[in-house]
Amino acid sequence: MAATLKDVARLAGFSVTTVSRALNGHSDVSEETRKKIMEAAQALNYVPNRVAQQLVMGKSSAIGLYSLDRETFQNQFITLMISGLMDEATAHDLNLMLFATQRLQTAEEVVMQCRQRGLGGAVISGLRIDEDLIGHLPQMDFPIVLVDVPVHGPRATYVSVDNVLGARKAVEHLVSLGHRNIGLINGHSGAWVSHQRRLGYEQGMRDSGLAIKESYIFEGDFSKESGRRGAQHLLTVNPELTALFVASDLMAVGALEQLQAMGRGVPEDISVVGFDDQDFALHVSPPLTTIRQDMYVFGRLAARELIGMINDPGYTPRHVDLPCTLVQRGSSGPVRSKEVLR
Amino acid sequence: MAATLKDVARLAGFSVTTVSRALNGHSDVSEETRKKIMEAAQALNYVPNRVAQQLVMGKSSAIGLYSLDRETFQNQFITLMISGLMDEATAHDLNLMLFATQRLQTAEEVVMQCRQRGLGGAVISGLRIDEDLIGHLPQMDFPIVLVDVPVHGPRATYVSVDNVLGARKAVEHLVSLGHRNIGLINGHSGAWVSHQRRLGYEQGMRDSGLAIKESYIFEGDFSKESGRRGAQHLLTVNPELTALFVASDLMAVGALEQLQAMGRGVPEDISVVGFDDQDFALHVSPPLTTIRQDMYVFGRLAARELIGMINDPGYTPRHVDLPCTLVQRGSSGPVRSKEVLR
DNA sequence: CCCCTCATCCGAAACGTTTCGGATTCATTC
DNA sequence: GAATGAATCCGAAACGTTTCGGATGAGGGG
Repeated sequence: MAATLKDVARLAGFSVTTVSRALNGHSDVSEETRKKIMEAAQALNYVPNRVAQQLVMGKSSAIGLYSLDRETFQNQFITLMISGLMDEATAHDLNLMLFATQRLQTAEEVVMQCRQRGLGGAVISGLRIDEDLIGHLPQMDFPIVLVDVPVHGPRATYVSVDNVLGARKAVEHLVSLGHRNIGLINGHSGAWVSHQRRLGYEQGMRDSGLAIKESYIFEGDFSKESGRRGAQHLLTVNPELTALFVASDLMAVGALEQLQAMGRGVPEDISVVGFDDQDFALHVSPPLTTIRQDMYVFGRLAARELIGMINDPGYTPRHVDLPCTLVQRGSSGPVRSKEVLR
Repeated sequence: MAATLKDVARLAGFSVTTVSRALNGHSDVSEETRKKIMEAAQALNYVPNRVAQQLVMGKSSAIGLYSLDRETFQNQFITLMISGLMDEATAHDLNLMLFATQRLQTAEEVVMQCRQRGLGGAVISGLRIDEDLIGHLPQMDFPIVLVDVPVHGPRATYVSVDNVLGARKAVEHLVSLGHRNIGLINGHSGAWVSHQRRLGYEQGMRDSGLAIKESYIFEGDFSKESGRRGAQHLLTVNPELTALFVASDLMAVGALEQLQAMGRGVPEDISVVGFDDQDFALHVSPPLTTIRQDMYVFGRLAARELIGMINDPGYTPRHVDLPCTLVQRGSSGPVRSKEVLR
């Protein structure tokens, strides 16, 4: 069906070799024949078969993304990241191939699956820090970029926002509004970001001269329901709380609903700050003050590091913590005056 | 790096041909040598190179998905569909390759891009009905499945939910709650689903013996802001309205906010029904009554039809309208008694 | 007139598979 | 004992590219 190099060669009256060299811009072909060959290729609607190219050149023509079956609540997270990955990959003439992180495979299996398909490298998202796959990845000599899980190696790196800074910003924001008694609803400990966000919370509290009480901290699991439980628990045990930093928007929405069900007004009685800036953060009432991470540039950066490793065997991948910003909306406000005066 | 057939052949002491046939389960190889060959393959950690396989067999090893840059508000829509596509593709030993529907290309370009990469077919989502690409697609002799745009051909079909039915269900639900004056905030006319949903709205009204007034219908563009404008406009012009059917959840949230800003209680003063059941529908207040489409099975069905065409040249693709269901939540309620009595 | 250089072209091998057609062996059948 | 047939195996071609190493011919310098 599709025209091949041989067809172009026949039509143009040259050898396959010359046609290939002409089309690839090599120097040892005269301008005149190059023109003829170009025309023939045009006429036949020729496009090189990437499969054949890949086989002979050994150069990969795509990168892989492992994602999309756990943490399904992070829909928007993934979508935007994919957009970033795709834009960056396309700019380097690479395609994007998707895989489900189903039952977690071993590092060897992942790498083999990629190699088999001619992929140059892969981005892996949605891993828990306790999966032993992670330890084996760096020494696989295959370009890998992890999402939100720290890893270091000559052919491996990771991308993440500066979660510590983000959490600190959240606390500082609340402190600047006069809050002193600030609780934390965290994600589960299987996620690396949970540790970071807790660290940031603690730093923020300490830097503001506030004590860190263990009873102010609740460990949820990123689900809306756990946010609800967290709010219920924290406010029952510590009625003096006037603000909550919640380590994900979804949990924050749960907390919001629970607080309102408990008759606590947000933000009059209690302020809430989330994390992520998922789209629904804007749609709940009150709209959620949150720490925004730009998943699009996140994706682009992941792809950039990956492609760096693929194209240059000597490339040493860097890790940069992406900035994240506070988006102030309706769920946070000044502490009630009586509280301040007290 | 990776072991090849030749390596296995050398280790096992047989020819490349025999090794290939042994590994592929052909009959003309004795059980004894098959076992030896298996062992050798195991020892070398051999996996067939799919690129080479693809080149020689001409069989595709992946399908394409065009999506993801327009209508970015449909995040969850796409994520779930991708999950469905991927599960179905994986079950048929196919991979999924992603493409951005950037500047809209011609049908020829799309097909060439796929052929060049050895894809067996493609799913295309996010097209407007007025793109002329659509008319050319059916005669391309390349398996294509469109999303939410009707198309028919020996190698082309489309998937969609039964939007007419969905809209009718929404109206019937509102009627069953006693509503008589029901407005419609529709999506833009570039989307096929908008026409269908309007059709369903009209059917539902007529079947309930209600008149269809042009002034009850507002054409938005699926954005939250347009939902807001729609609510503002419709209620200013028609103060007697007690219910709105809104053709997307995002617009419905806009409408919700606008209604509340106008001092109209939802659902006490006015009921709202959305469409899609995106995740945030559950998080807004009141939680949105909406028409749910199951995007996961949507994706699976799309893949199934596509793969049917790919694997069997004689396969005639079918179109089935997927069912959609009403999910009743807090944004719809019985019409106020004074209204009923009046 | 010969040798060298340069510009232009091409044959053939290679990438890692699958498969067609044939070759070999050995038992079976007439 | 030769022909038939089944059971095993293998060589070589093919898929569509790229590229190495050479081939050809023209022009220039000695």
